[in-house]
Amino acid sequence: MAQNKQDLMEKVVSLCKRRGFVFHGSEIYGGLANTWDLGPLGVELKNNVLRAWWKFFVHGRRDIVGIDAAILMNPKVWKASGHVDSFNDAQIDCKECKKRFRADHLIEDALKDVKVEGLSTDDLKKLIDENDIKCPNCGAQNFTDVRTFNLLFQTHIGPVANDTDPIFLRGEIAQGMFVNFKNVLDTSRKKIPFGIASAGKAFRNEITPGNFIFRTLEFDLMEFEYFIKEDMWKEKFDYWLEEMHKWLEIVGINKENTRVRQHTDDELSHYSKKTVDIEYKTPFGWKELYGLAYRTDFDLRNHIEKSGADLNYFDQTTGEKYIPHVIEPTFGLSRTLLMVLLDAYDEEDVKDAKGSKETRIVLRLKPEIAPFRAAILPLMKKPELVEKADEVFGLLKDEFALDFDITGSIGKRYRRQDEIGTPYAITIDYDTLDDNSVTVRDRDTLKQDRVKISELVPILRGK
RNA sequence: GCGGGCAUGGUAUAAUGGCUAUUACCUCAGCCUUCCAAGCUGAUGAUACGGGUUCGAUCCCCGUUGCCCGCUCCA
Repeated sequence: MAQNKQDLMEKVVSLCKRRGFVFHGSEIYGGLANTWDLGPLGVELKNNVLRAWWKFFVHGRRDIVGIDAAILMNPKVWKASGHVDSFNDAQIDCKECKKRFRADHLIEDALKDVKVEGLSTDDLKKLIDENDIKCPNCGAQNFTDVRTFNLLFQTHIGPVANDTDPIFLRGEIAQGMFVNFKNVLDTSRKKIPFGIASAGKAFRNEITPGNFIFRTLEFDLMEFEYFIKEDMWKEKFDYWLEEMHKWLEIVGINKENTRVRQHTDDELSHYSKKTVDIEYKTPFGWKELYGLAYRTDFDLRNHIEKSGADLNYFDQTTGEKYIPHVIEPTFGLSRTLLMVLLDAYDEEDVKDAKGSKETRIVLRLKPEIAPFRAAILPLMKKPELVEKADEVFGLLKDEFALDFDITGSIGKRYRRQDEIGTPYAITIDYDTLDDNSVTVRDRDTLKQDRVKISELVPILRGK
């Protein structure tokens, strides 16, 4: 328990690399900034979190269905959604004090009634120069040119990057759900209120990524769009905030390390009328983990306008026809992995064989989330025990992800499993050969129970 | 992207303008061992990358890349 918050991050990062949760991307070529690869344990953790999320928000409900939309979309989608414009910040640096500003903010702060919307970078620079706007930080008037930074990654269809229109890697997965609204409505027989869920990669050309896998250029999101009638929005907003907190419990994030923070008007996204973040107390400060946004009918309305498609909803019972409004809970999946690991990391003082104190590292992951549900351990590396262990592996493998470890002393192998969060260890010894009983060792209580092989499945399934 | 700091096996560390670059842990193999990081023997594995100065560079210089801290942005 005793752990210094400052090293917690270091310890978790180190553990991730050491045990195969996360590797640095393209490592043998010197890496590529802010890309990370999930290792054998990381991918299990991620898949488990995703599965639990899907189970809770999709399978566990009658009003939400899932889709999996393409990452590449018609560029018109991103124009309609506002991302091409709003994800495009004009930036300027003070050459003297090296401070960076958003050019539009700089101008608006200095010149109260000047409208900067829609101006080109050259126009912005001209405005700053002509009005002799000074650096708010150091007072100098010595700026770089205005440069824009579009958060959307661009690529081209076809092998040659020529003058064809660029297409974008999706900056959020929401648009796939909006453009399929009608398809889903027509095929799933859902009635408002209902939701469409999706999970997958999104891409943002962030200026400053960092803090390990916390902020990266490509990242996994899980989110859903919940379609409602406008007058339901307050009630549904509160409802989903509550459900999001239930999810925290399911995935194993301690609520005491989280808080809810409402966005101020300034920081609201271009599409949102109200947004709250669920923030997590990381070693590097309170950081946004999940978001809940009331997107109004912004997206559907724009898609109706720009595409010409009829995305209205017709209520048969009342005869009303309207554009649905949307509540959108967003869950950073990559972030969740980090928070789950930070929350699960624990160190325990134990006495070793010689009686001296040492530290046991334990990841207290929930069994549903842990990379392995159990480890199969022959007590010693003897052919007859390994063979028997293999038999046990065969009996359990269809239902559970299992580790199989025959290297080192039994104590050492227990510790290895502790470190990667495996909730149960199943030890095969010579008695197993006679009576088919094994030792089941619990990660948290350290209790050892003697049980029959045939009783293992319900035990591993948990309470 | 800008400013500052840093870069030695998987992790943590030591040293040096010049023989085969320390040490510990980890990992692996063999022996031993029937339940919480035991022991013995052995093995793999590093000066981020590129260029320069030099007879000779891991060490000095330049560039690149990466990491950390701040700015801006965001799930």
